[in-house]
Amino acid sequence: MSKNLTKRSEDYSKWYNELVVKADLAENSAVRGCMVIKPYGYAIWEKMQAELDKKFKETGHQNAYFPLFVPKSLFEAEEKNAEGFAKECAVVTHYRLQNDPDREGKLRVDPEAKLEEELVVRPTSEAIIWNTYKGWIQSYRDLPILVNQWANVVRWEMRTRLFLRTAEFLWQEGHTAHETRSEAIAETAQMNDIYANFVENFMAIPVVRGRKTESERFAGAEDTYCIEALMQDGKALQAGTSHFLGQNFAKAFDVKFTSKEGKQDYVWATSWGVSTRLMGALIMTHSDDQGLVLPPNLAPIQVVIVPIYKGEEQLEKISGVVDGMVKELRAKGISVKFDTRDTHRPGAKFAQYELQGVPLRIAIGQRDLDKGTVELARRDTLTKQIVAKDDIVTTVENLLTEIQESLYRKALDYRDSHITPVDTFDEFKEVLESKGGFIAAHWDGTIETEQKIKDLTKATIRCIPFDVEKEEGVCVFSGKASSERVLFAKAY
RNA sequence: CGGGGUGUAGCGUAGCCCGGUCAUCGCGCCUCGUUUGGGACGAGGAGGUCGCAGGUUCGAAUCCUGCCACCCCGACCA
Repeated sequence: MSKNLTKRSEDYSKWYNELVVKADLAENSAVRGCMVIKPYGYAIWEKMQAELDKKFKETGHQNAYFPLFVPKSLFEAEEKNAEGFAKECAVVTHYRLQNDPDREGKLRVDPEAKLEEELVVRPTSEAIIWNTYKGWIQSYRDLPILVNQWANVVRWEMRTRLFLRTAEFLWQEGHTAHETRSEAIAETAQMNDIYANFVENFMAIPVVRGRKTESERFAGAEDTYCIEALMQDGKALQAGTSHFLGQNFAKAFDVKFTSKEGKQDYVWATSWGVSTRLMGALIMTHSDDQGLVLPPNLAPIQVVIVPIYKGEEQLEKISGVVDGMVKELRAKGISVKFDTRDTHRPGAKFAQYELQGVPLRIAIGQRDLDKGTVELARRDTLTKQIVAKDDIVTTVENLLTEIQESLYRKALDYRDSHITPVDTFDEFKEVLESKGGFIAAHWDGTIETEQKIKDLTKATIRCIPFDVEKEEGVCVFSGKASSERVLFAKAY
């Protein structure tokens, strides 16, 4: 395992790969860059799902499911309106296999089984969903439609990166239809806030809330709100987006409704999503050289108990004490694992649970039995303390809360100390190279300037923060007037 | 799709330049024993189409040709 957890996602994934996610497909397969989410990793995803899903429901949304396959023609309608979306998709052209007459024991695609119309494996579901909504919406009484889908999508990216840009990934995509422009904008903002609160409070990852520039926007969106996080290596990661789609999709798919006044109008739309990419953010924000560090809210195992014993008899005595402890902790809703395996020694277990990022570890042996204590170690600080057995439940509860807060504070301190205001382009390049992080700079608001800066430095405008204060200045590149600073960074 | 690199056991690797007891070492795995408060130790053992296909040669992991895959950089990224 890497002893020096370095600064790039490849290095994080290289060893984390062993633990949670592994890209592992058949030899000679054309499919690359997919991931296998192991049970431990999936448990983290499930926790994220559960929390987000709760928030969606609380704000009146419902879940639904739409088909994986989308007839190619449905994309054509969309393309007319929102030109320039990526066309890297998996496409189904045939529907049957047969034994290969030329090669014993091999299969081939039946050349007779060609589809009339190709099916696109969804890279996102706008096309199929809006085509469906068309049939659901006639009147203002049918609005709003507030639907979310948990699904997998496939994008045939030329280059994949574990966690951050896999060929297939899991996500949720919300697609809503509204009567008015302002209602849709409010929805867009609401969902962006839900994401921000979730990522900050549950994942302990601070984010900047803002909007994207025109060139970074979702094709077909009128406005894209986003949350941007900063990784330990100084690169930015888009953690979630919420789009105000205006009437673009309604026009592309001809989704009209009759208003109270009896007039025909196109619906106003939003879409919003977060994906398993968030797990990449989790790793790259909190991990250290010993492995993962999980915030207690997301840890599949919050407390692990490791017995230290010689012989069955000692283990039984320890179990006698631990069983009660486990019951009490579980009664408080804390997830506990008592690792009684005799195939691994305590040291190996300590290392394993550190690698897995378990927030708290309790060790208990003969010494503790004699004194009525346990040894309690926290993952984030790697510190240990001796605690009286009777105080353990309270101590654990308090520590879990504290670790959650402490992880957030630490990440926030790092993030805030890596937002650097600059006023000249030389300084811009200097900070970008030596320090990284976000650069707060004035920008003249043109696509041309943004593009030139990107060409010269690889830095892009991550977002125009909502909470930025108005400040007269001049563009760091063109010298033209600007009224607020935007955040530049190199991004994943 | 351009530029560079790599492919040897589950993982990481040596060997390739100069063809011939070279298939090396570590981790992991299995058995037995001793161990158990930070990744145990000893002894024994299993495991390999050297990416694939051709070619050169008495002989190929090693040289040649073609193919495939992966990694990095770029392009790309709803």
